[in-house]
Amino acid sequence: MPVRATSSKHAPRARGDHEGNSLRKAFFEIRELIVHGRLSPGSWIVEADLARHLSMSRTPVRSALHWLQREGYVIEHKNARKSRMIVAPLTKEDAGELYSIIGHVEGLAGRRTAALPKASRVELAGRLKGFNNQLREILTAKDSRAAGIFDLDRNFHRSIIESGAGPRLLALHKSIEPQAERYWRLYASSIINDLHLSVAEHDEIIAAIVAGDAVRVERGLQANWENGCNRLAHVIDIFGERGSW
Amino acid sequence: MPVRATSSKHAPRARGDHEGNSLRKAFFEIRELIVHGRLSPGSWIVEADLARHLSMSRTPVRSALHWLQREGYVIEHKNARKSRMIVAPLTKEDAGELYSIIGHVEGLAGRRTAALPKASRVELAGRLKGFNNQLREILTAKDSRAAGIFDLDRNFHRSIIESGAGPRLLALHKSIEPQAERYWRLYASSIINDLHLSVAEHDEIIAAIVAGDAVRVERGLQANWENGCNRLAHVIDIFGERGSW
DNA sequence: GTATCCAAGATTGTAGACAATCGGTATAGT
DNA sequence: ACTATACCGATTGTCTACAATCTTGGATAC
Repeated sequence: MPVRATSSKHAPRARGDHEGNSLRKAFFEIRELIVHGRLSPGSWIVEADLARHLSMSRTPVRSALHWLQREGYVIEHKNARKSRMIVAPLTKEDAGELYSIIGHVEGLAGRRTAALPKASRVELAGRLKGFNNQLREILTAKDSRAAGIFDLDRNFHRSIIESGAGPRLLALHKSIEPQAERYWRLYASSIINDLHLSVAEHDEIIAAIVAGDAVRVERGLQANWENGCNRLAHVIDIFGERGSW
Repeated sequence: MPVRATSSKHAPRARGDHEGNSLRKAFFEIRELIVHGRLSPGSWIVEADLARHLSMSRTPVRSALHWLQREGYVIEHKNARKSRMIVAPLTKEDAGELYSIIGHVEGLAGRRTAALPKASRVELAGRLKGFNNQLREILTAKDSRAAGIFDLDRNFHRSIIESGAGPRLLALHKSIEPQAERYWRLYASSIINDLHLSVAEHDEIIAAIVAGDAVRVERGLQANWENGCNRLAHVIDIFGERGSW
């Protein structure tokens, strides 16, 4: 048996097929699956299945799962020495902590945004108003294209963070925010009904940014998340937690 | 050449040798190397070398490096499709952002600590006083057992966080705090000279905890980090940044 | 002497192989 | 029938192999 066959068993890839980074792909795709609820909370993850689904080997999938674990999307069910991974369950308590953290992270970034030169702040406020008005439209039209809501709200917040945060804070935000989104998506009803409250809170945040009032921006962002958390908690009380039993 | 020798090439391990988790070991050991400056900022990381050093294969080392990258200990020097990892450099700007983040994270946890029942707060304050008094001793004795200082300060802060933070916030703190420690260690002189300031700030924090005044605890923690950051910035101005060129 | 190209070495990214372990099921003993 | 044990499939943890790519050094041409 030839030790080294030139035409190898190692899946020779077409020339342009080398998609730089399987790991990154695995990370984002799996995260997407979790955030959108296709992998349900509490359910049980098998590396090989995911690898097949993504048509790659277990190696990058495995690394991606470790990332997801460190960021809290996936938790370790320890059994003696081996660890099994399960999709992190959705609990009221976890939501509370998560929203509190993201509120403070955004608050910190928002404070810096408020310190930007006036021109930048006004320009930013313009974009924010755009997002918020679209939300308002959906609201008044009673048109529940819920899909767009998530994107609009995310863009609203992300615009603020990107304006003010440095690379570290931005990375932190990017790693936390999708987890909040996960709660929204899976308890979507909480958003739709109380959307007008959030829209009003956004108006206040925009005003604070235009005014360049750091404390007010921070408070506004924190309040937006805190209130969102309360609204969410109410829904969780009704529909129950998912994935923890 | 036998394709499958029973006594395998796969490094048969002695019975008790199965050290649960190479990955975890790699992560913490490499982090230790970075935090303690044995891998200098800006220097260039070779997976195989580390694997040899830790006597394991590249696979767990590689995963560990990815964790470290996501947490900011290591950064990616992108070249087309391949990425080379380098130890994250120490810059004044990064320090500013880092300290600001950790100040807010601790502030958030401290706020919850202030809401604990009085008995717990008093018990905690007792422990904190213990740490702080030891710091004071080192200070008055002019005995520069610098080694102990890091541990004492870390224990001081960690005790507060562990009392108040939930699992998520705690994990976040644990991932950020060593990076602040890294700056201390590598610019150690900044700590020694201004230690008395930090000790005084700690006293204020303890008092606020005993009083159960959430806002004051938060402010005290944030101030401690912010002042520490200023002290550090001064040292960086003198000695220069490391690893960025 | 300098610039350019090519070959060899070094390094990373992914795959697949193997061993250890877990969980459950079938089987034997009482 | 009930418990204890031995096997078996499933799954994870780690290793080595190999391909793609990058870097470096030198040989060659000008």
